[in-house]
Formats: sequence, C-alpha cells, structure tokens
Amino acid sequence: MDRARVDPLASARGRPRSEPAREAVLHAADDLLVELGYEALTMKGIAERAGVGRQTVYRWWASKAEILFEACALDVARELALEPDKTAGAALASYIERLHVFLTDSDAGATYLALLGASQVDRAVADQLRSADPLRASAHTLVDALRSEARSTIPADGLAVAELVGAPVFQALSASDPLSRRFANEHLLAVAASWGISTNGLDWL
Amino acid sequence: MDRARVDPLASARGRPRSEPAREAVLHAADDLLVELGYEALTMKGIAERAGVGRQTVYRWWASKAEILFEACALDVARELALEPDKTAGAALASYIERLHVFLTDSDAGATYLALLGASQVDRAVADQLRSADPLRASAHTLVDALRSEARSTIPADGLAVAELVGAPVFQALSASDPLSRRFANEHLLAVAASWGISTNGLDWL
Amino acid sequence: MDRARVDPLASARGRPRSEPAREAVLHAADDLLVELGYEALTMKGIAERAGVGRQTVYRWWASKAEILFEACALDVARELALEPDKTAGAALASYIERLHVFLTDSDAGATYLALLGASQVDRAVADQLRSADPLRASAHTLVDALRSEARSTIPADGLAVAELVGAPVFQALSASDPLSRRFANEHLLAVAASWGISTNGLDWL
Amino acid sequence: MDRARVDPLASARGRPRSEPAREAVLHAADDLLVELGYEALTMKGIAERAGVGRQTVYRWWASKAEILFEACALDVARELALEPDKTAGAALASYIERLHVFLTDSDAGATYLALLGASQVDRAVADQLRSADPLRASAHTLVDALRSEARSTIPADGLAVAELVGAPVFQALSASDPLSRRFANEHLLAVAASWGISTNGLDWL
DNA sequence: AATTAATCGAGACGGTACGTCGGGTCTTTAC
DNA sequence: GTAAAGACCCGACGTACCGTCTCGATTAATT
Repeated sequence: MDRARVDPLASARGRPRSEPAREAVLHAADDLLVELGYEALTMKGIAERAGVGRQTVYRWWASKAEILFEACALDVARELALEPDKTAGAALASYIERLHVFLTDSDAGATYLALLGASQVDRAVADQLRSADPLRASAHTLVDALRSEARSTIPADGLAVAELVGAPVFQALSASDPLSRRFANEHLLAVAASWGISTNGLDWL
Repeated sequence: MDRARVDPLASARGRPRSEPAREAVLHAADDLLVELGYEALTMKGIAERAGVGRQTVYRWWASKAEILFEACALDVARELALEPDKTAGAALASYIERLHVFLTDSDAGATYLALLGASQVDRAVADQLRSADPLRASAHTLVDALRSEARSTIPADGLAVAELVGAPVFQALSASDPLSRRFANEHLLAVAASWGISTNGLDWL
Repeated sequence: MDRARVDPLASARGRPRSEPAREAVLHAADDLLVELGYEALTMKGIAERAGVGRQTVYRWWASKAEILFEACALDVARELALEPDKTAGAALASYIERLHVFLTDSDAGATYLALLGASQVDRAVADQLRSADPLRASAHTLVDALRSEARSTIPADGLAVAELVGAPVFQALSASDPLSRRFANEHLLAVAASWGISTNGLDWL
Repeated sequence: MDRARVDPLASARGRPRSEPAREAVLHAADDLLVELGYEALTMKGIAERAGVGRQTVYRWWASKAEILFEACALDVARELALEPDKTAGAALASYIERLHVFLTDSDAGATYLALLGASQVDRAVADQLRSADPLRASAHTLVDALRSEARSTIPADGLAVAELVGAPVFQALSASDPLSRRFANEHLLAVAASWGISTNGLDWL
C-alpha cells in the first residue's frame, strides 16, 4: 500500500507555523477592538501589539475582519450552544437569557456586533459572515429542536430565526438605551406565546 | 412704530452658504454610495465628484456618515410616514409592506443600513444615529397610533418597535438570501396576531 | 478755462481708500515678520492681524513681498542716506558703520535680507527688488559722491557697489557667526586702501 | 584569527534603503528646480516625478531644501575644488573664473543661490547651510593655500572669504544685469592687488 | 552534518485618503 | 466704490495605513 502522502498537511517542509504568533495576533486583535473600537483597529496596529511582523499577519488572514471572526466564532458558538435535556419552554428561556448576556456583556457579542456592522460596509466581511454566521447558526439549532416538540406553531425557518433574535439584536444595534432585562423577559413571553410554547413553571420571569 | 432690527440674526455677514454646493455634495454622496459602497466612499471622492473644494465639505459636515445621514433622513421619513385614515390592520399592513420595499429596493434604505452598520464601527455615527434614528421614529409613530385603537395588546414601546422592525432589519442585515415577500407577509401575520389586530379584508396577503 | 478735473487723482468716485487700513497692514506685516519669519508670514495672517478683510490686502498689494517692500523701503533709504559735508574717508567710514548696524540690528535690514532671500526663490520678488533696490541705490549714491573726489581710484559702478556692500551682505547672509565690529572695521580699511581714500584722523577705527 | 563580527552595525535588520529611489529623488529635485524654480518645487511634485511614494521622501529628507542640498553639495565642491600645483596668482585667477561660471551657468550654482535665498526665509535651511556651506568651504580652502605663500597680505579668514566671494555673489543675487566677464576680471585684479598677489603672465585677463 | 524550504522579526517600498492650511476669488451687507 | 466678513475652489502640507517587497535569522524535514 502506498503510505506516502497520506496526510497532505502532515509533512510540510520548512519552518512550521508559529502557534505563539497566531495566538498573539488573536489576543492583540481582541484587546485592541475593546480599547479602540473596530474603526481604529488596523492590521498594522495588531501586528505591533502582537510583536509580530506585518507579513506574518497578512500571510494567515486577509483582513482584520477575518482575524476577529476567528477570534470570536468559537466563543459565540459556546455561549449560545443548545442546552440538552430541557423542556421547550426552558430551552427557549435559557437561550433568550444567554442571548441577552451575549449582546450586552460578552466580548464575543461585542465583536459579533462589530462584524455585523462591518458587513454592511464591506462586502468581504458580508460574504464571510453570511457563509458562517455563528449567531444565526445557534438560533437555527434551537428552532430545529423546538420544532420537534409537539403542539408548537413555529413559522418557517427564516422568519423564526429572525423573530427570535431580530428584536434583541436590533435593540442592541440601535437603541439609545442598552438592552434591559425587562426587554428580554417580555420578548421571551411574546415569542413563546406566538409559537405556542408554555413557559409555566419557569423561575426566570 | 419702529420695528426695525426685529431679527438680529437676519443679516449674516459675509458670503452666504452656497446651496448648489450643498446639493451637489449630497447627490455625489448618494451616487458614490451606490456605485462604490460605504467603505470605498471617501470625503475626497465626494468633493471631487461634486466639483467642490474639500474644505467646503469639511466646513459643513464632519464625516461621510453625516453627509449620508442628511442625504437620506428626509427620504426615510417620507417613505415610512404614517398613512392617515386607515384601520389598524391596514396601517400595519401598509407599514410592513413599505418597510419591505425600503429595505430591499430603496436607495434611502440601503443608505440607512450602511449607516446602521457604520454605527457599530464608529462611535460618532452611533451617537448621531441614536439621537435621531429615522426608522425607529417612523415605527414609534405607527405604534403610538395603533395603541390608541381599542382592544390591541401592544407591548411597551421599546419592545413593540423592536418586534415590528427588528426581524426584517436583521434579515436584511445578515440573511444569505434577500428579504422575500413571503417573509414580510408572515411577519405581518405574526405581529398582528401577537398585538391583537385584525387583518380581515386586507387584499395584500 | 475749465478748472474741473485738474487733478485726475483728486476726485475718485466712491469710498476713498482707508489710510488706517493701509497702515494696519504695513504694521501687521512688519510685526509678523519679526515674530514668525518670512516663510510663516501669510497674506491671510496679515489680514487677520491687521483686522482687515483679505480682499482689501489683495486689492492694494499683490504679494507679501510687496507689502514688506513698501514697509521697509523708506527706512532703508533713510538709514543709509548720504551724509553731506564729509570728507571721502569720513563718508565711507560712516556708510560702512551704518551698513553694519543696518545688517545686524535694524528691522529694515532684516526685512531687506528676507526680501533678498525671497528674490532668489520667487521671480516676482526678484523683479521688484531689481527694479528698485534701496541698498544698491544707497551704495550707488555714495560711490558717485566719492568718485567726484580727487585722487580716488574707484572701479566701475557695478563692481564698486558690489565690493562695498557684497562682503558684509554675504557675511550677513551666510556666516555662522554674526557680523562683528572688527569685520566692518577691516572691511573699511580694505576698501579705502583699494580705492585710494585716506582714513587718517577717523576716530572710529 | 577569528575576526568575525567585526562590525556590529553591519547587519541592519529590515529591508535596506533603496538606492534607485534615492537617486530618482535627487534627480527629480534637480530637474524640477530648473523647470519650475524653487518656489514651485514641492515635496509632492518631487515624489511624483521620481515615481516614489511621498513617505519615502519624508523618511529620508525633512524638506525640499535638504534634498537640494544633498543633490548639489558634491557638485559645488567639485566645481570649486582647489587646483594643485599652481602659483598663487594662477590659483586665484582660476578660482574666480570658475566661481563666475558657477554663479552664471552651473546648475549647482543656481541651486546654491536658491538655497542661500531660502536660508534667509527658513531657519531650518539657514542652520543646514551654515553648518556646511560648500561655497564658503571652497573659498576657505583657497585662502588657506594662498596664505602659505610668501609676501601675501591676506586679511583674517572671515573677511578674506567674504571679500573673495561676497562681491560676485551679491552681484549674482541682486544685480539687474547678470554677472559679466568684465566684472569677474576686475574683481580678480582688485583682490589680487589688495592681497599682494602677482597676476603677471596670466593669459586670462 | 549539510541542504532545503518555509517561517519569523523588521522595516522600506509605492500608493492613497486623511484633515488642515494658505492661495486667490467671489459675493454678501454696511458705510 | 471701498471695507469687513466669510464662503468658494484649488492644491500642497505632513501623517497614517494599505498591502507588497526585501533583508537576515530561525527552525524543521530531507538529504
């Protein structure tokens, strides 16, 4: 049997990619986003903060958006992952609760909102986000799970996801006062009612 | 009776502001946004396209966002203005219909989405948009009008506005396929049901 | 006889030129030259310092050089004027003494040097200065007077003027240390010797 | 013997300076000075003519004067270098002859006069020129050589240099008609006579 | 062990937009 | 018709970042 070249990635010649450099870039991007905001974030600044050559950054990422995407995607998925073994009502309540925290307090959430903003302004970011939007993915997973429950009247996927996250996200994007706990709570009731899901016995209300 | 000098501001000294220059800038900004997108839009490019000195642009607007805001605010308000003398259901249906057109086909809508995006990325834009968001204003006006109808169960202002426009806007911002007519239609039904508003006899359904 | 319009300049129509404005401009130019130097001197700055409209400045002077020229020409002529009733040696000594003061301590001298410099860099200044150079004029006057003395062997006009003022002016223009009294003194002796003029009995030596 | 690492500065890191870019800038500056004159010469124009980024120009030179200085300093020194193996009279005659050519026909001379002018108008240029004036240096070298000859009565350095070059330079700076051959000739005779140097047997007279 | 090849840091390269400043002109009202 | 005021168009200023391109120096895997 031919055992050579089993893994095309396994045996690259030359110096291997530096993992410390990769992490330094991701952390530098995160830190600078918080400190300066997306607009003032620059490839040059990231490289300098990371103590890394500029070419090293360009070698692995095409834009600051790609760096941020890689830096936050895993966190987004984790913070909004489906929690198993819950009733429909409890799962929905938990998701909206965590979505609220994500949008108001999480670094990953702030980064996501920045990328969503940048995607309106830069086509490359838009393409990237549309092809793998971690927030839409999490909502989609939840909606699919809920739909398997009996008696629920959940609309078609696109609308369901938009109703679930559209209101809080729009509020986070453009409201003059930040998202309130009361907002999240009432949103939960409205969605649950609209989708025919019972919220009886939930303590967070 | 000597009533001269009634208005001390009336006779400003020096050459008055050039209205043609102002309009040329607004139109140039609009055109270039469509042609190039927000990212590639520059103050320099606007000035050149408008046939205007750069200083003249900076004299009256601090950023490209301010220009776009002035260029689209009136159009937004007009396209989403409250239509008088309608039933609650008809007013709601008309608004969502026009919101759909606004988000998919209108220049003003494209500009608004770009500004909403830029506001996530640039604090100055955020401040400006939060202090006078024309889309929120239009939705607020509609919700107030609907609330005066009997029997409606509309939630508090913030949430009502977010539910009304949040889903379509989120869809426009991030969906991989553009807003569909079906989406708008189902969104109307969901909102109307949730708010206890009858849509009987509406022909657009 | 018709005595009207005898003087074509007498009765210009409209508002007459403002003498206060003219003087304010000349003084502002002088002051700013001292404060900022020639390079940083601007028409705009002169107008603002003088409390005068910019158009008023441009109406009467074509450039900052013209303003400075008008501001200093009279002073130059006065400071270097021929002093009557002196022997050749005394006249020459007095001239070189005053030239030395002019180049090192006089405002008019500083302005003249600035204009001489600007004339190398700006053709308009060069034309103006060549057509009415107050320093050359003063030297010319002195040389003419000396030439009428007996026994002097003064070279042709051009060279005589250049020998008389060229060395001190070059020193003022480019020496690393400023003009010294000793320099002036030795220059006097050299010129007097070369021109066959006696400096016996002069107390300034 | 291990003599490795003799020069710790030898291996500078990063991309080395581009010699072609340096030369392109110097030539562009020279060409544009002749074409446009000093006033109209701009850093931007030099960069564009040289086909070089503006930052590259600013990285190595602080002003157009610095560029011109570097561009002409070598030429000035070469054109006015001391010629060996001559009698005092021949050396002096040769120098004044070449000074005359320098001031009337040489590109380097035109550049020097422009810099001398700019130095009256811009302190930075003045500092630079005073710290390394190539014309003064050449005159100084000549005077030192002449002084070693017997029987010459040359005044102190400062005055000698100023007498030697002051008159022609002043003439070049401010005369309405350009320097004439006759002027140079008479200037030579006057200086030689004043300094006790014989010009017998020189054919250029 | 020597060679090869891709990485690393550093930093200069040609570009382009930034926001400001001064140039010189034009258009107001006031005198 | 001049004056002050100030907006107009223009273009250079010096800076910042873009993305690319050398450099010398590392760091493996392959000879």
